[in-house]
Amino acid sequence: MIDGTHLPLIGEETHLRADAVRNRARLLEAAARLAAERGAAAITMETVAAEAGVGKGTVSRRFGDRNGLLQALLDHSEQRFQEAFLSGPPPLGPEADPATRLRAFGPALLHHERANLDLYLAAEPAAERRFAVPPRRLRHTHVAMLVRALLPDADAELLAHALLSSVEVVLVDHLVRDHGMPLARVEAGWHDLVDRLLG
Amino acid sequence: MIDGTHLPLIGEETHLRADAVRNRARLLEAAARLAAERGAAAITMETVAAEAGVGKGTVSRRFGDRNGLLQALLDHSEQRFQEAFLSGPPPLGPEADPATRLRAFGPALLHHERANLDLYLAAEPAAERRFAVPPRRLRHTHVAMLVRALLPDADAELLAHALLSSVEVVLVDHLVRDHGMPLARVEAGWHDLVDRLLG
DNA sequence: ACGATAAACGGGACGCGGCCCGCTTATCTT
DNA sequence: AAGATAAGCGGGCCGCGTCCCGTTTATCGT
Repeated sequence: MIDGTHLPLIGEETHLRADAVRNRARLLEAAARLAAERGAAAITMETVAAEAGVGKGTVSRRFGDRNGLLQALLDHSEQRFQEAFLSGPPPLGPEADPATRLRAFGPALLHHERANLDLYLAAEPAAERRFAVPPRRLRHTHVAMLVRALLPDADAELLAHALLSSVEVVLVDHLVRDHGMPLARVEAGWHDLVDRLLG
Repeated sequence: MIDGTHLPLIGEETHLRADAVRNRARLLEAAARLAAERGAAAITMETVAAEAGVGKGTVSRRFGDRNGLLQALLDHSEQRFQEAFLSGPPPLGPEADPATRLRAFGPALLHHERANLDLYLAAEPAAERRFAVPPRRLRHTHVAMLVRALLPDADAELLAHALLSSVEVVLVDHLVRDHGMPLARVEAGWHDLVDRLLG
């Protein structure tokens, strides 16, 4: 539970050989150095391997792919955040009432994300444009217009983003494919969400 | 407004030369054929170019990158969906009241997305794992637990996804970076969303 | 009609990510 | 201690996306 093994990541096998753990540490150190000096975008399989003095194959085997490496890098910060909301002090931790914890969780997550922003963004290349694309903008404008008409005192822009995010393609596909959730339940979820917001 | 020019996509210049428009059409046709026969994943710059009988450079210049090509492919279906909620019949179109339109919008978007699922997924490689990663699962479990305690009759799983999606890294970064939105407003948006849901 | 000009074309070059296989080396057993 | 065994290692290989530049060709003014 001390070093990055609190939850099994992909490719995190147990019983690593001594040279393997040594190389793993070297790779993480090299990647962190690269991220600090030249930004997380500078983290490439080849560069990290060279910086750590090992072969590319070693990176691939240990972390699976570039994403696995980035997630391993995020692990320390992630773990602290997890402890904060799982067993930390109020308002995040279990001593506060659920409503307080839920209210506090969002900002806490936001700050955690911004503290590791470049790493998160490096893990999702080409995600920058996801929202800038015309169809997306149009949908958002439309939903925001409806929200504005229905809830004049709400932050329609944000609420529209929240609504649209809840039926995001990748999310819904994950629910349907990986969890066997019927599409009808997702539709019902949308109706439920809208109805609760409209009071 | 007739063919793919209803909204300016990246690289959609006006006054294309005759051979350029011809090659553009050939490329889209080739890409559609490839997607139909071998799945959207088979759409590679090289293959599409070869199938259309042009050079790779032509694809790159016309559509910018692979994503641009995929979005151009989505354009037809996208346009029909847009017309449906902008000027179509109720409950989506402007003749219905806002609440009805908003309720209907989600399922409509869901069906549009599923009709073009492979294209959407091809545009976001490695997005499959976004939700399968341990930290994500843990956050979701936590939020769902809180939601379940606060709203026993709600679909806590879905509501938790909706809440988490509203503070997604990429979304927030887009708001902050591209729209200059202060982080404090995003935090206030979370509180507002939670409060509205809790009634 | 024809020449000037800019737009478009082709495909090679480059860098990166992921994979694989022949060699090396830590570990375990007796 | 030494050999057997499997885990680990290295770096070459391939496919893909993107960029670039020398060449071709449509377009437009005269």
